[in-house]
This record gives sequence, structure tokens and C-alpha cells, in this order.
Amino acid sequence: MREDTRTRIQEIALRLFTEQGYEATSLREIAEELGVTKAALYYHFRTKDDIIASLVEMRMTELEELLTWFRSRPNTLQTRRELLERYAETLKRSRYLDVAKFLERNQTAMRDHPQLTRMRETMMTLTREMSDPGATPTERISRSMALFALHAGKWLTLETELSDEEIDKATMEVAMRLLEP
Amino acid sequence: MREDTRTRIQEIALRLFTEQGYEATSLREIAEELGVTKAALYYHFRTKDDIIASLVEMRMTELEELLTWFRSRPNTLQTRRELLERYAETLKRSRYLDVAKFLERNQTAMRDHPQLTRMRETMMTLTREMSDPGATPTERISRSMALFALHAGKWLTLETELSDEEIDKATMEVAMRLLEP
DNA sequence: GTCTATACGAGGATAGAC
DNA sequence: GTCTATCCTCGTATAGAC
Repeated sequence: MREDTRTRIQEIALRLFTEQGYEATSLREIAEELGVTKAALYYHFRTKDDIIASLVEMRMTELEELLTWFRSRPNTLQTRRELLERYAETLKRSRYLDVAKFLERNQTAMRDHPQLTRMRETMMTLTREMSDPGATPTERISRSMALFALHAGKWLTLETELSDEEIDKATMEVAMRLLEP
Repeated sequence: MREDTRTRIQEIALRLFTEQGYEATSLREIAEELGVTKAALYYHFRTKDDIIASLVEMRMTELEELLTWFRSRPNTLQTRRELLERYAETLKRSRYLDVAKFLERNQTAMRDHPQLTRMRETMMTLTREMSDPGATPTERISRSMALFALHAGKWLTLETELSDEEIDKATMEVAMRLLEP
């Protein structure tokens, strides 16, 4: 059974946007790969922006759910460790990893997008609340970086000697260490 | 005494590119802020790309010098610690920090730039050579992340309770810890 | 409902006048 | 060293075929 056009547009667009850049990818390219004219895209999406807006929305909703879950639990080392595990899980689902990659690589292109502002705030809140009130600056920064470390691990896939699984496992160990005092 | 036009174009362009994005910033905007027409920019630079190419070149040359220096020294913990100090020093000079920020935020826009490829390779080589041949995956990833941590620290300036100096100091401590076994 | 044909203003870029 | 005229492609929009 054939996917619907709308979903195919999103898939092609996300791939091209991530590979070539959001602004460097024209609607004509997307339309050609789909086998239609670019005007046809405007039947399915109001603007170029709308093509990825729903995908970004998915990723953001997930982050907000993660924050809600975190706040519902006692702020212990155990909870923080579980937060890292859950965050890493979201990055394993290819759809979210693709969106995360897109967002990393197209920061300025999405600059004044309201969704991006919300997401930045969610990430900020998450990292901030991981710290105890009386923590030292080093402890605060260290814990904040634990989440970033999970992303950084995905950039290091060029370390040819290591397999993806080894990198994922080692990245998690490094991130966990950043939670320790 | 007035700066020459060429330098002013670079300064205006780097600021606008970093704030708004490379592709989102038009030559007309730069020209207007400078008080000329966009066609006039083509006297000073062959393409839009060339406007920042020389700035990126500076940053890249510096990274390559850092790699050369690192290779000239015994690969000890002491040398790796000094590498972090030197790397952080480059990020303190505003010109390089601005270029680094621009590169972080406009990755896909610079995608097929030969300079970018060279820089990625230099960073990769640097992080790879920081590892001993017999190191565990966790040690390798941890050391590789030490350099990224210095950048990540610059993203955390929104941690309102901490001053820039506190963040810099704490970031360095976290990065140094990532070098330890 | 789904698409094609066509047009508009703005973008980067070039050639050439002054 | 600065500008005009010009070109092609871009995102966007609408009218209308099927």
C-alpha cells in the first residue's frame, strides 16, 4: 500500500533539509523527487515552513513530556540517570533523531520559529532543574552537559574503529559520569 | 581613522549571518547597513560565500596550528590539559568565538565548503589523537567530548544565576575531568 | 480532492557604463 | 570604486484542468 503524498513530502523534505540545509533546498527539488510540480506542494502545505513544522512539533511534544515526567519524580540521582536513559531512547527512534539532527544543523534557519523558542526553553528548564539548589557551578555545568553529551555522541560516528553500538554505550557511560559529583 | 570597506563588510556580514542565518541574510541588507548598493559588494568579494571565507580561513588556520603543536609534544595528560587551555584561549578572542558561533549555527549552509571539510577533519584528527591506542571506547569518547564541552559551555550562558567567568571556569573543570580515566 | 500552468517580487550574480 | 541593467532561480499565490 502506497504512503500518502503528505507523508512522502515530509520524508523527502526532512532528508534534503538535513543533508543540504533548509534554505539551500528548494521546493522544486522536493517536487521533482516526488514527481509533481512545486505548486502541488501548496495543496498539502501552506508554506515551506509548514512542511517541517509538524515534525518539529512531534519532537517538541516529546521533550515536554520528558520534562513533565521528570518533574513528577523526586529529584534524585536515580531519576536523573533514568532521564538520560529516556532521552537516549528518543534519539534511537530514527524519526526523532532525524528531526534532532535537522534542528542542530539548521539553527539560524529556524531562528524565529515559535516552536524553536519553546524547545530551547524546555531544554533549559530540564538542565536547570537537574541541579540541586546548593550545587557548585561545576556540578551545575556538569549535569547540564550530560544531556548535550548524548547529542555529541551522535556527531562522533566518524570514529571508524568503533561500532555504533560501542559509541552509544560509551556515550551513555560518559553522560552518566557527568551526573556524578 | 576609518576602517576600510572590505573589513567593514566582513564585520557586518559576520554579525548578520550569525544572528539571522547565512541564507536568511541578503546582500541588500549588508549593503544598506554599509550605505552602498548590493552590486558594490561584488567589487570587494567575488561571491557572498567569499565574504566569510577569509574569516573561516583564520579560524581554521588556528585549529591546524593547534594540531601541529599537539603533535610536536608527547601525548601525556599534561599535554592534553594544555591543549584544552589553548583551545579555550582561542574561544576567548571574540573574533574567533564569533566565527565559531557562525559555523555552529550555519552547518548546512557551509556544507560543501572545502574549508569546512578540512576543519571537520582537523577536529576529528585532534580528538582521535587525544586517545591512546589501547584506550577503552569510553575513554576515547570521553576525551573526544572534552573539546566539545568547551563549546557547549558557551551555549549555557542562559544559566542566569552564574556569571560568564563562573561558567568558563566550571566548563574548564568539567572538560578537564573528561580527560581523566 | 489533487494537481498543472502561470505569474510576481526578491534573491544572488554578471557585464559593463561612469 | 560604485552603480545600472539584466538574468535566472527562489518562495509564494492564484486560476482552473481533471
